[in-house]
Amino acid sequence: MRIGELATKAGLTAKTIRFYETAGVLPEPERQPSGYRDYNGSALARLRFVKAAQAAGLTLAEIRQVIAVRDLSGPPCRHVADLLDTHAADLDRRIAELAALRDDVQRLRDRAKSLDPSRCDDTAVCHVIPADDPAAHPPARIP
Amino acid sequence: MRIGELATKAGLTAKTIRFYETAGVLPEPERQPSGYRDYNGSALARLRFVKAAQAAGLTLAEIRQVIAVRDLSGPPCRHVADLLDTHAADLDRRIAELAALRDDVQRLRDRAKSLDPSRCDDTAVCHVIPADDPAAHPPARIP
DNA sequence: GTAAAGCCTCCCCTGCGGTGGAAGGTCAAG
DNA sequence: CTTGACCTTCCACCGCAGGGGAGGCTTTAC
Repeated sequence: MRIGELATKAGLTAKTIRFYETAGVLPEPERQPSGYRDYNGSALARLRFVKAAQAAGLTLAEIRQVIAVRDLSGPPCRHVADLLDTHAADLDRRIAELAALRDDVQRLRDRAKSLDPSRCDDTAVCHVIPADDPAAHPPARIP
Repeated sequence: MRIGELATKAGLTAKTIRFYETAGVLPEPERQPSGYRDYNGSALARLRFVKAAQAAGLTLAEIRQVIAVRDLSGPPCRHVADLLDTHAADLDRRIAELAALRDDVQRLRDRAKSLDPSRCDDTAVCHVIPADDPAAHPPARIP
C-alpha cells in the first residue's frame, strides 16, 4: 500500500503521514524499488491509535513515549494510566483557570454596559478595561 | 524616560516593549539625539492598559484593534464590549470542550485500572486507548 | 581615561501540529 | 510518446508572545 492509499484510509494527508514518521510516532516503512513507501496493515492500526490518543489529549511527544515504553518493556498500561491521570489533573486545573477568566471577562462586560461612553477618560484607551486593576491575573496563558 | 526605566516601571523587559512597538500596541516614541527611545508617562499608561487587556484574555491583535478603533472613532466601549462578549462565549465553549475531554480521559483512566495488562493485544500499541473508538472526537486542540 | 551599564538594530529560536510549494523521479493509460 | 497522477526530498511558513545573542554605539560612574 502506498502513502496515498494509507492516507485516504486513515483520513489524513500524505504530508501528515510523512510528518508522523519524522515525529517518531510511525515507524519507517519498507520501500518499493522505486523508493516509494510501502505500508502494511499495521501502519493503519498505528495511525488509528495515534488519532485515538490525540483525541484523548495526548501530544505527539507523549504518544511517541508511550510507543517507546511499549517497545522497551511491554504493555505500557501503567504508563498510559499515569499519563491520563496527569492529563485529567491538568484539565481540571485549566478548566478552573478558564472559569475564573470567564468570570472576569463577564464582570468587565457588565461594567461596559453600565458605563457612560461620554465619560471616557482621554488618557486611557478605554475605561471599560481598568489599567490599574490590582486584581489583574498574570496574562492567562491558554497553553 | 528611556526604555529600561519604562520596562522596570511596567514590570516588563525592554525586549518586550520593543516587541509591542512592532506589534502595533505601543506607538513609536520620540528619539533622543543619541537614537535612544524617549518615553513619556502616556507610554506607561498604555502598557498598563495592554497588560490589563491581556489579563482579560485579549490577544495583542485584538488590543491593537481596540486602540485603532479608539483612534478612529472615539471611545471604543461598544467594540470592547462586543469583544468581551465574544471572548466570554469562546471561553464557555472551550470550558465545555475541556470538560468533555476530561470526562473521556477519566473514563479511559478508569478503564486502564480495570484491564488486565497481560491480555494486551500485540497488534495495538496499548489496549487502554481503543484505536477504533467511534466516539473519538477530533483531536481536541487546546489553542 | 576607562570600564561597565545601557541602548541600538538585526536575525534566529522556541513549541505545536502540521501545511505549502519547488524540483524532480515513477508508473499506468491512451 | 506523452500526459497526468502519484511519489520523493528539502526548505519555508502559520500563529502566538516573546527570548537569546551578536556586533556596535552612548552614557554613566569611578
